[in-house]
Amino acid sequence: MLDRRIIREEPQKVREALDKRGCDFDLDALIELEARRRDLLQAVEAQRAQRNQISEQVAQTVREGGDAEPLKQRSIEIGRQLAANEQELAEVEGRFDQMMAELPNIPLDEVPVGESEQDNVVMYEVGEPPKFDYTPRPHWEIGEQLGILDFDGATRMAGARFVTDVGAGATLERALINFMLDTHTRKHGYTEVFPPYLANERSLFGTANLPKFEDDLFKTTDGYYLIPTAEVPLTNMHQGEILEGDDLPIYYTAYTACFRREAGAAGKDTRGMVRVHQFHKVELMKFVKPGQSSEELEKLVKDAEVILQALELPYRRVHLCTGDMGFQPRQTFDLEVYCAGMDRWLEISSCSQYGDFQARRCNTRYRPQPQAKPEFIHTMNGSGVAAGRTLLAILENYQQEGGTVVIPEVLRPYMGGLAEILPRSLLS
RNA sequence: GGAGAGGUGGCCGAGCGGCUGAAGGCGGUCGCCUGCUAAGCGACUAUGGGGGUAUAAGCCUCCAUCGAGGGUUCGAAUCCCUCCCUCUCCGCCA
Repeated sequence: MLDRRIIREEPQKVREALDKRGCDFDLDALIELEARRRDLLQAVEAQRAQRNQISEQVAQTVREGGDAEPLKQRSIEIGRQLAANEQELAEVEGRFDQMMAELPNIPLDEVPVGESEQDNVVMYEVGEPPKFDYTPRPHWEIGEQLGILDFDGATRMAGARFVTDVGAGATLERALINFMLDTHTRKHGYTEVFPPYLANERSLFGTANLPKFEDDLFKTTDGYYLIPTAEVPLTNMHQGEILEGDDLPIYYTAYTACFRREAGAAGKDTRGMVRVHQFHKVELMKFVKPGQSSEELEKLVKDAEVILQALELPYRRVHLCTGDMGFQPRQTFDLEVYCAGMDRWLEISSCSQYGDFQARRCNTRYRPQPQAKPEFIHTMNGSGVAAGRTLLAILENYQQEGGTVVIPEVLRPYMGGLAEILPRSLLS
């Protein structure tokens, strides 16, 4: 959510941002609503002031034993007009708030301007795609043959777009999660959090998943939402709080399952575990002072990169353009891992800074100095990284011609020393 | 699921129809006192929004806010209704 003042004071800034995003939004209607809101507010406040004054006179008259009846009648009359104005104000305000809630963030100046994915800027590549003497196979073939990914079983248990890790596959994903959490907590200074997987409406509003993206979410019959990412609980950790400047920056990391309906993705990535309704991810999240945002985001991206480097997975870093960026961020960097079997770059981490866009919605503030006025903090987050897609990338890049998969060195201690996943047939 | 208690400023806590945006305390800021520290004394110390004034800091003024929403009333922190949350006890349970 942007500061509503910007609508009145710098509408051209908003218009420019919307243009850059290629976003269809009726800014003029919003500006008009804002003006109407202010007019009504002034009228309502003047009438309230008048009524308050009369009420005081009533009290005084009654105390002195006089007849307050005429005053009361006037007050009732004012109240009638007031009620009409108040009703219209509430309507206007409601529509205004709704539009504000659906107004996207303003991209930073350094974000490349573009229309689509095609215009994203690849900043650099790290590592070499592995070479094979044969045509490398996709992860679903490898996983099923090794008996470590069970798509059919998951379909029976739940439905389409689910996957189940079995045996060494389950251990591998658990190892990845532990390795990532250990790295971020012990080496990068993050505090580990194990949050609820359900969140209330308010929290999803805070991260701006609601009201605009309700279709992407699973909702329970009790009105809870399944979290689409740990960003939701983590960003709301300090909802409504005023933090002390000395406590910032705060770094959190969390492993959670993530649930997404993938409503708009029919027919896309239907093979394998690229796009599933439940996946597992280690998230990085920071609360920082306004001036620290870009610098801290840079460190956060590097913290995520460390994981891919340690696993020796080839990846590249992409600066998302204005047209491909999400609704909430003002800047996003994606990390894409190369997957030999599918021969494609796959998003494995998305790191975004939001400025005060989310903090405003969550009402999370801090005091720059002990007695100073509270200001909105800045938030940012990124995957550090998605465990399911990392597993997939390991299967595709570490596959051997005989159908086995070598375990990256750093994971072996987490897998009881296992160095290679063999087919079940070879185990027995 | 059943029964009860409660949600008031940065924190604790009073208030239970008008003089209460809110006593008192803690914490904090400034000043006085003081060889230093402590103690003592005094002043100030909620948030959001509108309007005016000012180059700005600020100042003046109005409105709203005592968990949220609605109602009663000339007037609500205070009375009524609905909802949310917290706590205690009982039941159930990984």
